[in-house]
Formats: sequence, structure tokens, C-alpha cells
Amino acid sequence: MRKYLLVNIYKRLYKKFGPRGWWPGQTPFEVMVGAVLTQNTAWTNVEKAIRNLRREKVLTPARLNGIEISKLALLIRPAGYFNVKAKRLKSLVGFLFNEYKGDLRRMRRESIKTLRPKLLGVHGVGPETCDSILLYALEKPVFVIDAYTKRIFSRCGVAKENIPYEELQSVFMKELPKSVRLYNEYHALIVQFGKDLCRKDPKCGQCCIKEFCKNKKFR
DNA sequence: GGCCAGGACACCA
DNA sequence: TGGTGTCATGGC
Repeated sequence: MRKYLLVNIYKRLYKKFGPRGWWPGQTPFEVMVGAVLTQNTAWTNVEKAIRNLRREKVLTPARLNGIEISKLALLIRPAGYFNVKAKRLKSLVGFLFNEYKGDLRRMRRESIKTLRPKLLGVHGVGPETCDSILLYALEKPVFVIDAYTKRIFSRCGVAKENIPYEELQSVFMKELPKSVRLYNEYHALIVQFGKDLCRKDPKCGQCCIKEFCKNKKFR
């Protein structure tokens, strides 16, 4: 994939949708929790769960570490898969305490190279959740790939349909300048594009980035 | 009333 | 190692 293509797709998306203001979270820890809660779940449902956690004043590493898992599950119920996610949040917060004394600032000091594999080793943290945490909570320059990214960029022939996560990620990271702000905005814009214009129907002509970027200067 | 959402994991061949 | 089932709520 050519550099100018990815950069210009970004410019085009930005022009249409404007800044997305991601990630919608008040603190890095809240962003981290949101990354788990939003797994295969609409963000509106995640918001309800986060409101519950905030209302109960358990949206801190210490409080979440101390809360009973059954109570946690009840609070995050609106986000769906609540039993699964309660377990995953517990694993994640346990990891945060074991490795960084419950302090995200300590975690942030570690390099991506060593931190990413560690995070991926935590139960319930797959590649997308991991990279969302790295980028949006810890402000590390890591490009997040999600279902929309795969769908959109494979449909227009930019990538193979079943391209592995890391492979597609490296396409973006090799071709784009290493910038937290750019990665942040680009991923958010792709999600917006996917929601607005791209349907799961593979025949949908409107969904394709190529179609979207028909204008000569974006080819 | 069915489909889908900002995934990950367990299980099986 | 790749495919399939499971986890679940809420909006449209």
C-alpha cells in the first residue's frame, strides 16, 4: 500500500467527520476499563456500565481490585457478557497491581516492546483491547486494528480478507508517521466511517474506501 | 422479533 | 492452526 494513499484516506475521513475526540473516558484507568467493556459491544451499552461503576465509586484501580466479582458483574451488566467481562477486568486490574503496584503511570514508563506481550498475556486482553489500552490509555504510538478496519480495507482490495491482525497493523505503522495523535484519530475515523457508510453486506458499493475517495487527488 | 455492536477464549479435529 | 460455539445486553 502506498503511503500517500493511507495519508490521503485519513485526510478525506477527517474532512468529512472532523475530530472524533477519542477515547471518551475521564481518566486513563477508565479508558482501560472501557477497552474491555466494549468488546463486541455497542458503546452506548458500555456507557451505562461505566456510569454504574462511577456511581458506586469503584472506577479506580484500588476499588476495582477490592470489589467482589459478583458485584462487579452486576454493575457492568448493561455492557453484556457481564460474567466474562467481570473476570477479565479482575485479571487486568490484578496484573496492574502485580506488575505496577496499581499505578498506570508506572505502566506507562515501560516500552511498547516489553509491555505489549505482557498485556497480551493477561486473560481477556486480545490484540485490539491491548492496543486500545496502549494507544488511548497510555498514549503509546500503536495503531489499533478492529473489525471495521479489516472489513473496509480488505473490501477495497488494499489488504487480503483474512489478513492477520499484526500484518495489517504493520501496514499502517510502516506507512504512516509514528504519531499518537494520528493513530488515535485515524482509528476513530475508521470506526465512524464503518458505522456511517459501511454495512456488512459485501455488495455494498458505498462502503468502500475507494468509492469514498473517488476524487482524483485521493487516488 | 431478528440483527448487530469499537472481541476473546475454549474446545475440537 | 483453523473453524466453530459461547458469552448477553440494548438499540434499531
